[in-house]
Amino acid sequence: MNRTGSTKERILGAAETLFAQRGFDGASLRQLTSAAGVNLAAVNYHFGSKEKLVEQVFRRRLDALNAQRLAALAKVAGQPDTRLEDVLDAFIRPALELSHDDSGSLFMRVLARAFAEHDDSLRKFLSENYGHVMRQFTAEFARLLPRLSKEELYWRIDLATGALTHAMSGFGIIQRKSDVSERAHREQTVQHLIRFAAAGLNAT
Amino acid sequence: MNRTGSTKERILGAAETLFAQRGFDGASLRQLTSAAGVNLAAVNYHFGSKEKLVEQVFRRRLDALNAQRLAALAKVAGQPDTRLEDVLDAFIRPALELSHDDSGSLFMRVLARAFAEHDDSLRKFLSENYGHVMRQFTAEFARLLPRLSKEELYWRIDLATGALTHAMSGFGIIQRKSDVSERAHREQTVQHLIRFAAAGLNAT
DNA sequence: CGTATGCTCAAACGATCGTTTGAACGACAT
DNA sequence: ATGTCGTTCAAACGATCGTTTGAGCATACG
Repeated sequence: MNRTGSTKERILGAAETLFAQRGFDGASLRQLTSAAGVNLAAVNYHFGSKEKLVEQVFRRRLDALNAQRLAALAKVAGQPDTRLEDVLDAFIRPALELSHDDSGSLFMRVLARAFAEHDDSLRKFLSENYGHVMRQFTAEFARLLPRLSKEELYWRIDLATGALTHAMSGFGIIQRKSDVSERAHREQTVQHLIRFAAAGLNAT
Repeated sequence: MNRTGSTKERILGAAETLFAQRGFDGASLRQLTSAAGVNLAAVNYHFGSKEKLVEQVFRRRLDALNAQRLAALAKVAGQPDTRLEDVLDAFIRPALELSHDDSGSLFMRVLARAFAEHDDSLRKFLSENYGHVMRQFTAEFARLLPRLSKEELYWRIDLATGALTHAMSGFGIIQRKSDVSERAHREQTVQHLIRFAAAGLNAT
């Protein structure tokens, strides 16, 4: 039972953990408020409904994540000497760094769940609020891969996204070995992802 | 309301559709039995519980899918002139062909959901019953990619699996154009997947 | 004919869900 | 002191969930 921070923050923290562990439907407000150490009614008082709480859980992390992604992209976009790997780095690294602290790592699983759940209202929310990020990255990929048709490019970005989502959400079987530091392992993960995705995007 | 086939078959068919659309928890037995045109109690009578129904939904499709995968793999495994693309074809094509009819296509989404839900009992069931398939494919990949370390190989297979799962479950944005036949579109999809995954696995 | 057997049915069970209610509380301004 | 405002609280609401029950029905076998 967490007792630090405001009621809203405690709810958001507990929600992130429980949504990652049991899904949006699977985590009940009673489990959630109990873990946060707040009253059951606090969720509806502060957020209006469970669905709006879900949105806030996303917004809190995605605002930061996508701001970092766009900042990293801005440093390389349009530059004459930019490599494909640089753009992928701008896309991947912020997500991996978000996964650094424990709750951030859980959030990537929440995100993957959101994709899997196929919930239309949630997908609409994501598309409306963060679709422009994907569009900017797509434009830069198009610049660096001019020989690919539009359709071919969309296909490959889609497949690369699938690989990255899969890996970042911790579905993968790869675990950090005890003799590798957390920081070093994250760097290895980034390098594996970039190498794989760059090769796939670049395929003949 | 489906009225063809036995009660068990109607339940399995409706379950596959509804599980794909709303998830395992999201689809209630009342929706399910109503769609199947059977009585509510029929699920517990024929399957014992909702959880065992879920297992049967998986078993019905995965037995056929993995048999086809292993048969296709057997034709190329160990052969001196086998290419990486041939092994990927053996893995991908049966899944895509399963997706041909509508209910099969839905099943791939059920499968992706199962991964996302992180349900331990379900993952254990999948691992116990079908883990040997993945092991055989991994062994053949190892033969064709001898320069990769074990760790590197696992990483890349994991990433390739993520891309394939993502694409096959219909998360992708790519839709068949009206001027392309269903069969031709499936063949294009196979080719895109193979080219992308082969390049990723082969990355320097 | 009688009686098992396999199956279907409407109805109910207890549990849990998201949400709402109205009282109580503390801080602070009037 | 009195009133207001934001917040927390226990309790209850109606809905829906998976599961169980026991009667009813058909077919097959003695």
